[in-house]
Parts: sequence; structure tokens; C-alpha cells
Amino acid sequence: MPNADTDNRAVLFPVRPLPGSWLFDGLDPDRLKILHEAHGPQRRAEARAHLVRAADPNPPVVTLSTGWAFRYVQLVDGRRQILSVGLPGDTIGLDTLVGGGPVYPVQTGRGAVYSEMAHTVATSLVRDADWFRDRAVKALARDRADAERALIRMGQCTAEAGVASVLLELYDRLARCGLAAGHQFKLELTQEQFADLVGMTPFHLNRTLTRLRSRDLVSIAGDLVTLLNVPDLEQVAVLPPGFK
Amino acid sequence: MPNADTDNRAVLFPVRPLPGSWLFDGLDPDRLKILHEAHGPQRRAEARAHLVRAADPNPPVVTLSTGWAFRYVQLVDGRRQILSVGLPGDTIGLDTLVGGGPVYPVQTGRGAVYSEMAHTVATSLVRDADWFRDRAVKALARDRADAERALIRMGQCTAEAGVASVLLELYDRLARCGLAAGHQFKLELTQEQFADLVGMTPFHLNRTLTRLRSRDLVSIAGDLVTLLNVPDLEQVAVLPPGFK
DNA sequence: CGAGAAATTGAGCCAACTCAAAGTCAGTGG
DNA sequence: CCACTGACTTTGAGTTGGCTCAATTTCTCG
Repeated sequence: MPNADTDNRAVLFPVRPLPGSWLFDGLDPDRLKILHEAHGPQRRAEARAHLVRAADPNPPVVTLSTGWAFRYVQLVDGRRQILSVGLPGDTIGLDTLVGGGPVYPVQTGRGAVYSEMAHTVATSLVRDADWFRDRAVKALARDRADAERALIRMGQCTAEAGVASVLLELYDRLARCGLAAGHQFKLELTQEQFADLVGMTPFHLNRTLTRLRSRDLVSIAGDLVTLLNVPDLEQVAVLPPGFK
Repeated sequence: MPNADTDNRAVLFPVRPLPGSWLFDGLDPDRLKILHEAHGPQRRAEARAHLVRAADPNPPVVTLSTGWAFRYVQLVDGRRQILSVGLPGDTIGLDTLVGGGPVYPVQTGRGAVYSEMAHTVATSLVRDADWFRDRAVKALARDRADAERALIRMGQCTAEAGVASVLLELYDRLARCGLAAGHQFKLELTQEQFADLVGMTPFHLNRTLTRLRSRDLVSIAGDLVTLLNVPDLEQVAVLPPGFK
């Protein structure tokens, strides 16, 4: 059941997983069929629509076909921290099926096409299908690894290093599912959202981007980001070996 | 097999889990027996000894009886980010059994008494015992929730708020296993390590602690921390409802 | 008591923040 | 087609939180 503030127009074709999906990749036809039947129809969500509401006791599992969505925490004083960003092909909410923990709201960036699996359906899959449970656990493990990488960024990086490393990471993830090439990708976040992701002021983010541009490390035209000099950019994003 | 830089003196009695242990609590006698047999003897580790080496392909699962230990990442330029702190009763490394991901080094604070489960033993337990596997998954989920809370702290908190929130969290965790009471606990970290945990300079941490002291929010005498005014301290540690 | 480690303090600097204002852009309606 | 509007981005000026480095004091332990 989609949320109230999405426009709910169902798209006709079913979930069509992108290459590189952690949930769908490498499954045999039988299991793919089960997954497809578990998902509802594709729906379209407006920019900033909520795909999961804060503290939803039965959060759906959402697979993105198009567009970005991020999980965030809203602080009492209005500040916000974005915990993770979902890109096309990513499945959000598998982690809520195993292990519990708080459920955070999920919002689209510029809008998205997505498909939901109801919480009850996903829960029984976890109970009955080992292969599905395994993938949910793997998702949880990746989430944790990502959170810890973000922790390192926030704790030890300068603004420039943090921004560079996020840009590199976004490019890599998009390239893996064929949505970026030639060191270019579309950034489906406003600078304000980007700032909430890296934990800085939108103003300071803007200046940081400007500096990276003036050094010819990246170019940004509208929402099109081009990584002009990946080696130097990686140099700027000082992180321990094995990280980007 | 313990690591080279611990002193390896085996203590005679076996693992003696503390109340509040996520791994041991609420198990029936049969399973407790299995767990006890899976663990090696208790050993004593010096201050700053490594319980797990960086990128160990077969990291042991370590249960602390006494003392603190933290998981950290060492950056190329010498900086360090502490990812999580293990307290007495905590089991470190369950997460490595499910889901993969990088293995980070684990070091004691002022020293510890601990007991290891060999990686091979733990792996077969995960494979063969559902209850054990469940607890490993739960551990992973807690780790992620903790990492995300830390993320919020680092991204959105001032130094004072971050330090206050860490002190409150440490107290709560210690109190749950009976190692703190009356708003007092022993802080088994140097200020340098504490600084690496909250992502700031030791100097700045020191000033921040001094400020908290001068406001009569906490008192620190040697390693003994006293939370003098918990309500105000919680006020200082501005985080969204449900967080500390 | 002496030596090394940890904690503390001081002075100066730079990164990141705040607030205000102006510029850009896409969409909307006259 | 143009003017208007609201959202987003960019720039400027000034402030401050957090950092660096050096020096001193306190603690711990042999």
C-alpha cells in the first residue's frame, strides 16, 4: 500500500531489476518469479515524496527502478542527517526484516519509479526462504559497512575530501548498473540534500564544490556531474586503502 | 589462537558472561554449554594489546569479561577513527560471521580479560545452530544501528553535544550490566582514544570536557566519571527523540 | 625519586558556520 | 511571448568552533 503523498499512478509493467541489483542478481527463474509476485506494480513518486514513513511499524521493502531515495533522520531543531542513499536498482528496507532497530523515513530526491513489497509478504519470505533471508542479511551487512565508511568520512575528512569521496562513490555505484559512464552522472539531489548527506551547511558545500570546480577536478552543469580528474580526486579524498 | 602482542596468560576459570550479554542472555543450559565449549580459556591482554588484527582473514569472536576494547580504522596519515567500543560482557566479531565486509583491528583500552572463539568454530556454529546464527544477525543489526547513531552525532552535533551523548551512552551500557551506578563509571579510555571515537582532536576534547565540568554537568577525577546533572546533560546532547 | 605518558593550558590560525542578498532557472499564468 | 513566482544556487562579510603547536603540569609506575 503506497503512502499518501505519492501520486500512486501504477505503471503497467512489473519490477524490472537493473543489473547489479543485490536482491535480484544471479537468482534462478523460479526464485525470480517468487520475487516478482511478491512485488506490487511499479509506481511513480513525485520529488520529495515519502516512500517510507518515520517509525512505520510495517515498513514496505522498496525497490527503485528510476530515481534516487534517501533514508534520513530529522532532528528536533530542524537539522537533518541523511543516513544512506538508494540508487536505481537498490532495494531499501531489507534490513528492517531481520534484527529490528529503528525505522527511518525514506524520501525521494527528484522523484522515482519504484515497486513495493508489503511488509507482511517480505516477512514471510524471510521466514520461509533461506535464499531471501540470506540476501536480507547481506543487505544489512552492506548497510553497516556503508555506515561505518560514512563515519570515517565524517570523523576524519575535511569538507573537500568528504565531498570528493561521496562523488566518487556515487559514480562507482551508478556505473555498476550502467547509469553512468565517461565519468559523468546525473546528481539527483539538491545541494541542500547533498549537504545533509555529508554533514555540512549547504553554503559550505556550495563553496566546496566551487573549489573542486576551480581546480578542474569536477564540472557541474545543472544536475550533470563530470569527474574531470579521477586520480587527483581520489588523492583529495584521503581515505585508507580499500576505500573510495 | 591469541595474538602475538597479548601476554597469553590463561586464567583458570572459563567464560563467565555478565548480565546483559547479547550473546549469552536467556539461553537454555544446553546451548550455554555449547557456547562455553566453543570458547577458549580466559586470557589477559595488556593495555593497547590487539585482540583482532587488521584484515585478519579468520578473525576470532571475542567476548570481554573485563576491560574495554575498540574497533578502529587507521588512516594512512596517522589519524584514526574508532568505530565502536566493546564493554565487559560484549561480544565482538559476531558480525564477521555473516555477511562479510572488511575486518577492522580491535585493541584494548587499559587492558582486558577476554575469551576467544576460533573463527572456524564460530563459523560452524553459525552454519549448524539457528539460535546462534540469529544472535549473530542481531549483533550485526545492533552494530548498524550504533554506527548510524554515531553518524548522526558526527554529522549534526557540536563537540559538546557529541561528548555529552557519548558519556550518557557509555553510562547506560555499563549500568545495564551492573558496572556503573550512582551516575558514576570508570572511563577506560585515554582522552586521545576518546577523541578518536568522537572525531575530534585530543586538545579540543580536553577543552570540551573542561567546559562540561565547569558547568557542573560532569566531574572527572582520574578515570572516574560522574554525571552530575543527567537532565541538563541530555539537554546538551541534542538528538532526536529516542536517542541518547 | 626519576622518567615517560597523559592531561592541561595558552596563543594564534583556519575551516566551517551564520545571515543577508543577489543571481539563476523552470514552471505558470496572463 | 513575457512577466511573475518560487525553488535553488551562488556570492559576500563577519563570526566562531575546532585545529595546530608549544609549553607546562599532573599522574603513574618502576
